[in-house]
Amino acid sequence: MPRRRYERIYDVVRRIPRGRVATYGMVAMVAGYPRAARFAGLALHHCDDPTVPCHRVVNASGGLAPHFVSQRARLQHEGVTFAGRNVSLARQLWTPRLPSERVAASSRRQAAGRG
DNA sequence: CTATTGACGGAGA
DNA sequence: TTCTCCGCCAATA
Repeated sequence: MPRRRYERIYDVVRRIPRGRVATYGMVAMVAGYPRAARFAGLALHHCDDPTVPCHRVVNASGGLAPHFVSQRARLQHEGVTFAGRNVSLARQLWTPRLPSERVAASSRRQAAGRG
């Protein structure tokens, strides 16, 4: 039975779709810990829950985790492309849908309607 | 209880 | 451009 310690982090990581990646800082921020990228790293380091796609989390430069041997293979298996050692972040960085974005989209719709 | 340790990231020198 | 400093917070000694 996996531990339930870094649940807020793991919840966010579980939302990253196949073929996309997210950064530690991003995951931490969405999980409610802005500026705590290290915390996300710590959580994934301690992650023993197979339902958490921890291979989809990379650092801000697209670099992979130092001891996570199968990470690259798993990402490539999902269609993630690389630029040298790093993930091509600009291409496949996950863009989470935040509650505020839904509001903004709704507003834009109304604005468009009003012309 | 305190100090230290990280799969990090941005700002300043 | 490369390097250093500090914030963040759970786990561990």
